[in-house]
Amino acid sequence: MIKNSEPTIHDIARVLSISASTVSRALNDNSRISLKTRDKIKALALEMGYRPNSLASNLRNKKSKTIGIVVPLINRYFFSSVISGVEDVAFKSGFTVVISQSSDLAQKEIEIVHSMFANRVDGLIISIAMEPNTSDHLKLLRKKHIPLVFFDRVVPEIETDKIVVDDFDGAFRITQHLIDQGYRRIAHLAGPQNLTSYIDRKNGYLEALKKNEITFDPSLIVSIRLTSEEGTQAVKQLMNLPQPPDAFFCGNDTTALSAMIYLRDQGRRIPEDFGIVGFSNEPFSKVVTPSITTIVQPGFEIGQKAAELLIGRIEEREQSFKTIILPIELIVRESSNRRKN
Amino acid sequence: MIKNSEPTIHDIARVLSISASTVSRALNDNSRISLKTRDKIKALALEMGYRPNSLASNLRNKKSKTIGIVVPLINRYFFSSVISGVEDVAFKSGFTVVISQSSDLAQKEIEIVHSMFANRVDGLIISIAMEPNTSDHLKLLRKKHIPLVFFDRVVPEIETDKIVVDDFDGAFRITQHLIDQGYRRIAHLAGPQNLTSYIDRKNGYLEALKKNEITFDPSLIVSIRLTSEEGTQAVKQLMNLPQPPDAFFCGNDTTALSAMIYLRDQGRRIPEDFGIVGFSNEPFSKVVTPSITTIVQPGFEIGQKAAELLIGRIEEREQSFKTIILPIELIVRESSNRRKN
DNA sequence: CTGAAAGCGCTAACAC
DNA sequence: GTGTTAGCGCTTTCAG
Repeated sequence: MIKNSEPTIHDIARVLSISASTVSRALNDNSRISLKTRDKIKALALEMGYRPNSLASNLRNKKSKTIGIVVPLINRYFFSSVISGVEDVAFKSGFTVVISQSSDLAQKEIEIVHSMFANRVDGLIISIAMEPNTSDHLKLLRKKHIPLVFFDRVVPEIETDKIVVDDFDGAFRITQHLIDQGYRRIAHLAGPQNLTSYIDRKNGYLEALKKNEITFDPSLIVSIRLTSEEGTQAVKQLMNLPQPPDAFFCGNDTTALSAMIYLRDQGRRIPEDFGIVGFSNEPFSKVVTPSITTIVQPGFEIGQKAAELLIGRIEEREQSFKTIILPIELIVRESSNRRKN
Repeated sequence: MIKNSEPTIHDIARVLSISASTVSRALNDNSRISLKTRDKIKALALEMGYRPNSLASNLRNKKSKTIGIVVPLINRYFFSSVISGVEDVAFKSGFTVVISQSSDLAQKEIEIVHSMFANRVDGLIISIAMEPNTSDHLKLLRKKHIPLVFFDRVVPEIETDKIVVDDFDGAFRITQHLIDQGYRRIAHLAGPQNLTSYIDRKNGYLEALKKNEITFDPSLIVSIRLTSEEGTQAVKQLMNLPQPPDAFFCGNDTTALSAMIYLRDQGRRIPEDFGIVGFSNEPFSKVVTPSITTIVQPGFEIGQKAAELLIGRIEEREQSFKTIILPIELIVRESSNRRKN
């Protein structure tokens, strides 16, 4: 038989013929214990290879020092960057990060949130799934006073902290950029219109058209799930219009890439004949040929901010709910820069 | 004052005037409880909004139903894909995934492992940091009989489960491919030689040269950290050699991209004058121009396999340690395909 | 400055 | 089929 069991504070108390409470206090640097005994206890703890059992202490303290993060897809650059940012500040603050992905499925998201709740996360950071959904599972958290931070894809009617980028402004500026480059029939591959960020992007686009007195043609907007397949499909369809567009404002970089490849393979010249712009600044958008004009969403910083906000809330430092709107940045690249400015 | 406390099994026991153990058993579908009472209890639990406290049950059961995963960098496509695969099977098996990144730093890796241990993860999946390190922290886990699975970057001297791809074979085949395309002075941007996967890649390269009776020129191998900056630097240096190479086998896709961009900007023709190949099949390698020949490392599958193995071990189903070597796949693209076959 | 005792919420051996 | 009891390992009042 292996002596498998970990030493506990009782074991070390027994060796020193003192009480477990003294050991507990010493290990937690309670000033009521003399420095001498504190040192003695710590030395022995080290020697015995003692490791505090956080399950026990968390149970007792009714907190887990754990925060959850749920994203649609872990291996999407934007989301993995956010996770990376969350991990960065969580680790420094002594929090553990548990992670899960909804795969953009409503049902899975609900299960995840319930499971994280059962596991007593101290707070949750989430970007909601694309699939339309009630938000009862999230309202439950609010009701139980578990801090909740939305990022990127938020639920407007839930009052809590939110970190978003200025989608409207991003869309406005990138559309304005296309107009400045002389494009006039600008199509928009819009994302699902149950998500506010995609609504905002569409509205920014419309606003730019309006401001420049370009009449808006509804047939130039297609709302899709923004996968590369649907992107290609949409571009094909738009190109078959009696009056095809001369530029494409794509809801993300993935569909911008689809558009670029499709048009390039058709022998179209980019940016001379067709302008293409995306959204998010995925790593590939910089290195493809032609490189793709896009809007930067600073994932790592979003993750850091979200974690800071959440931990502040958990530790009850923060006051009222805030919505942080991070400024975006337009990066002009080859795919739309036909005036070379 | 808010009635903040969650209902417990005692609360629901009190309402029904039964004992807590009966409630516990009913909720866990213990067959010793009559179906009638089971249903009654479950109905009330639902009504009261009862959620089991897994901290308590885990403490009692001396297990956490949690597995840890530590990677060098979360927002690298390969690693986030692995994480995604781990999450996929863990969630289905009712396990929670906690995540952390070492940022390739030895010290941080040690801290992470200790912290995960303190949090009583049931098992750990890890790809070790680039920075050279003792592996005492990992040996500790083995000593405590906490299941451990290595993937990609392993510690050879620790006996445990390992999932790797066949780096040697991948390097051999991709080098052979360059030779088949008529390249003869093939340089190699090697990774840090304290990691077995990079050693294997170098050896596969050497073996291919040898088999084709190409004399090996040590000045054509540079060992770097495989960042894009160091990649550019290395290519520059190699091009300044009295006899520069005519092809580059880069240790990863990032450096292959650096090489490609550097040579392209110098007006060199790829693949006509210079062949370039990478390793890992990062998403960008397919879409850049010219697209980059590379070796597929199936991240998602690696993650799934790692989690299956780990969970099997946790549940004591598995027998002896195994090392799974996943086959790699060569994808020939434009950057090396000058004979168009 | 230290100890005794109770309890966080759940489970399981043992009794009936 | 159900209840009693003890305890997982830690923290914290209350006493001294």
